[in-house]
Amino acid sequence: MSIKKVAQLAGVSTATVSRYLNNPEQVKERTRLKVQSAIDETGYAPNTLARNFRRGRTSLIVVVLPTVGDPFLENVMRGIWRVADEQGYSILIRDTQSNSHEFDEYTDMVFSKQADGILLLASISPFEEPTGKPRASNKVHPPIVLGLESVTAELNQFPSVRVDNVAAAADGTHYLIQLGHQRIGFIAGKRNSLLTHDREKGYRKAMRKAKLPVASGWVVEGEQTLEGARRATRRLLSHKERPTAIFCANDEMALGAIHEIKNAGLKVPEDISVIGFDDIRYAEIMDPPLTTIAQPAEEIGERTMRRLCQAIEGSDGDSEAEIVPHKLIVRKSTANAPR
Amino acid sequence: MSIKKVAQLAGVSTATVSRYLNNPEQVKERTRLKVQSAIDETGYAPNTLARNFRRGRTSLIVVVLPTVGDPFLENVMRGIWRVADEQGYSILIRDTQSNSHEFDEYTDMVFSKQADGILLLASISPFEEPTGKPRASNKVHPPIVLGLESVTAELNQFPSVRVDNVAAAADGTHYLIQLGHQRIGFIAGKRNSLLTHDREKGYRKAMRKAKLPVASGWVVEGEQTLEGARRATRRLLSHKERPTAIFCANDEMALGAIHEIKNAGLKVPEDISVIGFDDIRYAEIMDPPLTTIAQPAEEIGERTMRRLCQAIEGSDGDSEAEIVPHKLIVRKSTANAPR
DNA sequence: TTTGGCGATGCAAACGTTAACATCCGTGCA
DNA sequence: TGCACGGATGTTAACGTTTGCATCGCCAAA
Repeated sequence: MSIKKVAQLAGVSTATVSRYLNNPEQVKERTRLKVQSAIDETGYAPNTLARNFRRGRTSLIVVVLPTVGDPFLENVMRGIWRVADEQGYSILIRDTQSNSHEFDEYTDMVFSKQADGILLLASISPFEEPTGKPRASNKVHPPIVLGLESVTAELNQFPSVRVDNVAAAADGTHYLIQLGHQRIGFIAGKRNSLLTHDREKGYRKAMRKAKLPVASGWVVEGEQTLEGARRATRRLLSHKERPTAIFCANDEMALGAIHEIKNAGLKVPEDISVIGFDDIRYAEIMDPPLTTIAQPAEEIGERTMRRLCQAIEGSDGDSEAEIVPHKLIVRKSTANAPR
Repeated sequence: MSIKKVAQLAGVSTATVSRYLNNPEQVKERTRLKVQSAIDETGYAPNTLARNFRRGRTSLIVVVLPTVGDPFLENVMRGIWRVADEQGYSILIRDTQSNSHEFDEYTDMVFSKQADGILLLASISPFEEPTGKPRASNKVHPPIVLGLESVTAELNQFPSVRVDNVAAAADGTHYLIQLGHQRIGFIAGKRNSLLTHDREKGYRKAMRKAKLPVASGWVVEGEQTLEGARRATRRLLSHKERPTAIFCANDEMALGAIHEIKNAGLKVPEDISVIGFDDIRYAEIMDPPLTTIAQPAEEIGERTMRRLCQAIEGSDGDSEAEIVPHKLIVRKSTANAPR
């Protein structure tokens, strides 16, 4: 049952069994055999709980994300897992259900030793400054790495890995403008998401640069779901100056938008061009295949996880944001503006 | 830092602090205040590792699934999470990357106290019987509940929650037959998945009952991905007796199939009807919207988790399989057979 | 033969918490 | 006034592992 029984049975001390388990090369061949057979006989399995307790680490990483089942995040997770396996961490997934939670809610998981580090792939509640209790000033910064999301001033002390959302969205918008579109709408996510906020910023920037107006009502906020995008699209379609192109803050919403446009009896891209963001796997099997901006999802996952490992080991490297490249993928959901 | 410091600062014993933390009602108002202010002052956070170790439980549940990012599993997870939160469990996700692993690999996580229980939503490697080491005969059955997947004889000692895959697939096939289809193909998942195996069984059963032949080459095995389904569909389309309808073992593959059929210049459902399984959220925004068989995903998640909690608490209820109802959702990807 | 050194192993403390048991004190009742 | 009872709190062992230090024995060099 416990290491003691094994030790007793093998006629050695608990220390030796422990060493056999963790540093086999430290124990002599003859002893190794004895210990192993005692282990076999008892069916002993080391108590991870006790081990972790003793070592003061959990070997657990919390990954905070808006929702599992997001086809884009699946790819990010793949990268995370690769590194986690390699480094001996297990992954605890925390689904925020697209709500933004308090930052402390997650950091506490580290302070209370529920996890060794945090990978934040979701947006968090904005700090409300004048809170009653002091913001845990007596605690050091826990190991946290931010991925995907853009970052508020409060958080930029942590390492982060992401694409340049502003530039990427500007690229996408610019592409639409090149196609001759002048009335371009934007479907944003909820306001609390910095990520979609940055993409909106990029969209506005490109419009401004091209000296195109952004009519009020062209930027609509939707929940980041198919249904949310459909509602948003309906609003856009009934606008008195209906856009000829729609930029969606992510592919999920783009799929919803296309569906709704077709439902309204319009054609994509002949009547309205649609462009998404993320390049999820469903993008290319859509009808029409979705033009979108790809992020190197797996790479982002891998890099965030690597930096987290560094942060945990205390090798507090630079906390500069790592920017990875995005890429416009042109498919069939965009075309020249109708005349 | 530790409970001792807090106790010292508050002028009470560690036991009192512990009681305050776990059963506040046991400690007098006056003491409570003292303790709380000591906690505030020190910024103390209970060490979960130590607590779990002492209590002998991890408060962790492993959910084993083929892949995160599966839109269907997302709904199942939602149900799981609801119960987990309610019962104070955290969820450790284990992604098998669609490989089937050894059963022991998971049960060991319980024996080594990495988790309190296991929710198995993926298929596992078939037992190879004559293994060298005795199959842990000295260990009791760990708390495991099976969800979604059909179950081998070796595993039916564990509780499980699922739809009747055979009957459901038979229903779907029957519906196609009713529409006048006689040549019906079936795209299965990999052979190691019992789930798709059962669905195939249901398909064959319905065909047999209708006295329709299943030509060799009408049942094709694909990886359970869009690309896998596309390959499988190509094989089906080039069959000398091309099916007029295709039953896909899940929606993901059905989406791939529809895409490939359209690529080949054929129309869904005019030339070929397609039916899926699961009713993922993308099913209804497909073009055409996908006819499919819905499973009560969230309910399945909730029920599996509840049974797991029971199993952990040792109230070893009946280990009968719970069968939840499926439902045929008719959309536009199916139509009368072409004449 | 003695001695120094080293590899292998044993001993025992420590990690932070909980909980069984002991103790203390006040209150109500006989 | 004494006693019993119960609520509040204290004392302490225990959970299973790791690890610093001590010990033991063996071999090589002097």
